Amino acid sequence: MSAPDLNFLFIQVVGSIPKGRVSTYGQIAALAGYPGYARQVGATLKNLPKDTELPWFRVLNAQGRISFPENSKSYLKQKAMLQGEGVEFRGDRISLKEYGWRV
DNA sequence: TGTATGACCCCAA
DNA sequence: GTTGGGGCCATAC
Repeated sequence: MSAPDLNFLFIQVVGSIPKGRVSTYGQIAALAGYPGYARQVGATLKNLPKDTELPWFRVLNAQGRISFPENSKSYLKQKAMLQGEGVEFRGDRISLKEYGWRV
């Protein structure tokens, strides 16, 4: 009873990220009640259907960067989506003010 | 059963 | 600021 539960929890938390804000994998796991499960959050997002409504693009790593290689298609897509929501990039990184949100 | 891998995190040099 | 090593949990082979 772990895999479905964790996926469900992580999906809920990711879905609660407001537009124009971003969070980190570790933060997602901690908010779900499972600190240290950052990698599992990544596994959950990877398993998402391509037509999902979940704002997976609002999840970045602890360095504030997109967890994809720059030449990757997903990287450019995610960056474009975030910029479209008003998230400003400082090179490959984002502004720290975009972090976190209040529930 | 054991090893390798992954959309990760943290600390030290 | 960057780089390297260790730690972390679950899944795949």
